[in-house]
Amino acid sequence: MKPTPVYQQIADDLRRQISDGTFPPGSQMPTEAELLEKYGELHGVRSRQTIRQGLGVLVHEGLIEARRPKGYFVIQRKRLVYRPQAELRQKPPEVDIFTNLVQEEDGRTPSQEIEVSIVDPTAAIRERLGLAPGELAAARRRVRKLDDVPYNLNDSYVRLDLVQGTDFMHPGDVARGTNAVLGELGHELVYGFHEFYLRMPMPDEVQRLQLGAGVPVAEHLSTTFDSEGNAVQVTVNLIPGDRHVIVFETHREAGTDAPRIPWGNP
Amino acid sequence: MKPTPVYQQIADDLRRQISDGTFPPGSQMPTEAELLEKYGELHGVRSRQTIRQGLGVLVHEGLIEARRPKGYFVIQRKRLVYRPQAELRQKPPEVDIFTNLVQEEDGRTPSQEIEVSIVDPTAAIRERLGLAPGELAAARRRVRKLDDVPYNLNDSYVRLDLVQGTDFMHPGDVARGTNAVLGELGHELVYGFHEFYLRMPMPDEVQRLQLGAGVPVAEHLSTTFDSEGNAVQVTVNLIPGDRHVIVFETHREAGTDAPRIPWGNP
DNA sequence: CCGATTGCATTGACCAGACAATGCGTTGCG
DNA sequence: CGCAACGCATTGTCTGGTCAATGCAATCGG
Repeated sequence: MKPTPVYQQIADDLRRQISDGTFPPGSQMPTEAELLEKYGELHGVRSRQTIRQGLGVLVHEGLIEARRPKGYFVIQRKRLVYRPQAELRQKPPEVDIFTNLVQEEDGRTPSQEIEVSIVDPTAAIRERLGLAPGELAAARRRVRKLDDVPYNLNDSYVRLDLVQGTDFMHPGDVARGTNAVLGELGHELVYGFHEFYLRMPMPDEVQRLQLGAGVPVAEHLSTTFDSEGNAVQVTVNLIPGDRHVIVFETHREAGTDAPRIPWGNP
Repeated sequence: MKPTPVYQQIADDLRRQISDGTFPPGSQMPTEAELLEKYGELHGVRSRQTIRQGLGVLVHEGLIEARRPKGYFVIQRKRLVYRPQAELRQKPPEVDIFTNLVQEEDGRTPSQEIEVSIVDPTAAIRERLGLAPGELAAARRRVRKLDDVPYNLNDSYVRLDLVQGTDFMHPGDVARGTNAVLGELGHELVYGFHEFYLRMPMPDEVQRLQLGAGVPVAEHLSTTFDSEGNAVQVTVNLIPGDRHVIVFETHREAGTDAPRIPWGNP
């Protein structure tokens, strides 16, 4: 039987105290010096590095954060509802997947920055759009924010010749929605295929989304098809795990209305 | 402008070399000693701890792992398809959400360990099942494995008096499926509500699922309702992010058949 | 030949410091 | 008063070690 390292014991001890309410969300943890004194008596710890290693475990688990020079604090953040099924619903056009979820929050002002460009798509995009190597795509990149903190990234790709010169390329809000624009072009979106890949963020994503340590992301690839079965649009959403709960519903028969969540988080 | 710490520069440098193919998936990284020599010349690093700190960043990102005493290796693991929509499909009963996804893999043998018990459910379960505090539930806990490595956890909860004495409580495979059992009891499942919470795993989950460092999990809460709108069953799935891609589809009209994925990972 | 032992390279854990960076509160000056 | 300068508690980075644990390979004994 191998003994668990001291720094793990410290992490486990502190984690337990967080989950049992000794350190409620938002409260301050003891400082490194205080912990050194405490665990020095309990486990004979003598180096601050060992305490830091233990705290580091919890930081990487996304449970606490260091606010220099105040100390360590227990994290809690409210999650917004991310509802991928809203995209294909025949609802008022202004209710897109983002404004839809923001509606459920009061007192917070949503905003988005839109940037349109022509790109040589990555292999993943190309595969899903059925493009040949070298064929170009129109990219519509959005950063969606709430009270100026970024909530997710949303990059849509469409075959270039399909939308060249249309409102899709307009760098700003399109009142009737870009999906309506695609509909006017004869490509009404009727089927969506969704993939979620879970992973830790890359450093540039950490910066763009202002992510804390230990926050995983979901890369949501949404491929939408027209009635003839052609892949029309691929959307890459990057969803910070600590700010969202992903929700959808399944029916045995045809669907009816959008559900609400009457429950809190687990 | 603040200078980036040396250990971050090392992590960034190694990360770039991983993503540009200098260190392909599965290959071995230079050892700590080699890196110390290299970055000693480049950045004047003199302590092994600093090298370890840099490597630690990549370990926590789930990009590399340490295999003592061989060295550090670049990670890649194949992802299975996790298809929450399969649960309510009227298909051959043996095709449940897990055997369904395993079908798509050849040469791997699935197995599951089932354990049935009577529990006082947590607040989250209670809320979703609409139980009063103190009311008990039947729990059917499964660990699903592939070639003896755990692939996910699956715990189903049903109000106890609903299934007391039925096949639901049978600790082993139920050939026709437990959902069929619930159907025979007059509670055919017609509507499912799905929530996904992304986070880093707790240490006990790390052990049960044999997770490496830097692997996030999705907690998938599936609440299923009968035709009268009663919540019948809550299932808590714990899905390791590195072993799955979560997939589902949306239709503008009523659905038809299950889709396949012709694409690789991004 | 074969199995047990030993050696060795590598990572894991920990120590005992040093100095830098940060942001908040206080102090003191005009 | 208003504001700049300073002090101070706290975390961040890095040094330069020591000893332990691990698993593989080479060696040795029968």
